[in-house]
Amino acid sequence: MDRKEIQEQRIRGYFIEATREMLKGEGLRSINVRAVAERAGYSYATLYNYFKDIKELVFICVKGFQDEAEAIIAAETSSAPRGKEKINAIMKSYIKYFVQYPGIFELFFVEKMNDIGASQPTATLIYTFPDRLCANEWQYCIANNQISDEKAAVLKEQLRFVVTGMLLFYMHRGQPAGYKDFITMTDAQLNQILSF
Amino acid sequence: MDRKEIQEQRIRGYFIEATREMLKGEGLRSINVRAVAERAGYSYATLYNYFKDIKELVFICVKGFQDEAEAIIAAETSSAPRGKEKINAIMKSYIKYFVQYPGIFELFFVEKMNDIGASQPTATLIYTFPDRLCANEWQYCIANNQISDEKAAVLKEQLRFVVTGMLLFYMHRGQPAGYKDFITMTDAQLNQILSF
DNA sequence: TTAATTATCTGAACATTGTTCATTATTTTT
DNA sequence: AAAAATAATGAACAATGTTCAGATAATTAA
Repeated sequence: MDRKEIQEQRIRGYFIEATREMLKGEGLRSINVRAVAERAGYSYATLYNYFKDIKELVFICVKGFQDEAEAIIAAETSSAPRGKEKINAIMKSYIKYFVQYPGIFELFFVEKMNDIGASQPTATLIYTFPDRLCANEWQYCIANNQISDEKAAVLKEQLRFVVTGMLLFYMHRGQPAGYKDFITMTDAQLNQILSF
Repeated sequence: MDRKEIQEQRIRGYFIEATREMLKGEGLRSINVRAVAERAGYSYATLYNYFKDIKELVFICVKGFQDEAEAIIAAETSSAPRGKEKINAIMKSYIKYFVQYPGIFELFFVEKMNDIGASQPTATLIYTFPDRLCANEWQYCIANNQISDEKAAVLKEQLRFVVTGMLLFYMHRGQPAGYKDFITMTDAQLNQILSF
């Protein structure tokens, strides 16, 4: 029946929304079956009628967060001039999003895939996220002969690794210690990579 | 009494050795109080007579692994020509070590500091590890006017971030999927960074 | 409308892991 | 050998994930 479908989706939505809020607020560590169910207004056991396990529920949020991040970044960088400058702006906005929501960063990059029940396609989705965000601008640079195809490929990867590495050290190891130092560093790194 | 000290250290050693073996073998996920104590030949409760908690025990291993990695890397790269080439060799050896022991990589870079009871000095120790390994060679390049002080500082950081980022994606997200592709990528990235 | 059927929800219960503590076993001292 | 100190241990509790039989609610059939 169709009605059944709708109602079921609705309840799944309550659990997903509860998980989203908790991930955004207190991060992955705060997630547990009882807390999520409580916030959704159900017993912990009910969760298992709608999701295979808690990992599935958590991972469903990844796609949603990615869409959200993409929208925010697009809005924030719409007026940046095309090419290098826009890549720079996009990556800064990208960094900002994850600094704002450390729980989402963990979920995307740190948490073991096994633990959140994600599959290879999802891993690829995450892996290529910065590339996709900047794809048009790299194309633009290549079309304008600012850089070769091959070099762009290497720099694209470099950007991905440097940004993820910086975020990882900042959020997990408290290095550098202050936000200002962190921003200074990201500036230096982005400029270095985009100085072709 | 002195004898007490020695005996106590000996027993601490048994627990530490058990933890080391498990970290190297099955990684952080396999570590739990009962398993470590079992392997050390004691009851789980005995562990608490020698260590504050399981985190302390795990973290004691970090310094040991760092010393071990440093020795292996030094041995493997002793014949590399000084400067860029040696930096390249050191970083490859560094990558190799962590690929061989994914549990140690996790411990160093991924696991939340809170979870392993480490303090800021330890974080810095880990953070600056690649820098320390390559310090002499960067000095060499600067002394020979191959690169400026300021640029070297940026590239040092870049190296650290790129290498950590690559390892993180490879080990946690299975990207790239094969070891050969991974090595090709590290080559391209190292060459790009060291092409000054 | 009411009884029967179906779908949904739930607490009890079990497993795993970290931790504490009173008791037991061992070693050292007298 | 007895007393005192030290070390080792299992019982027990807390937090968390998960399963399942039964309670509750909604839907359908009479």
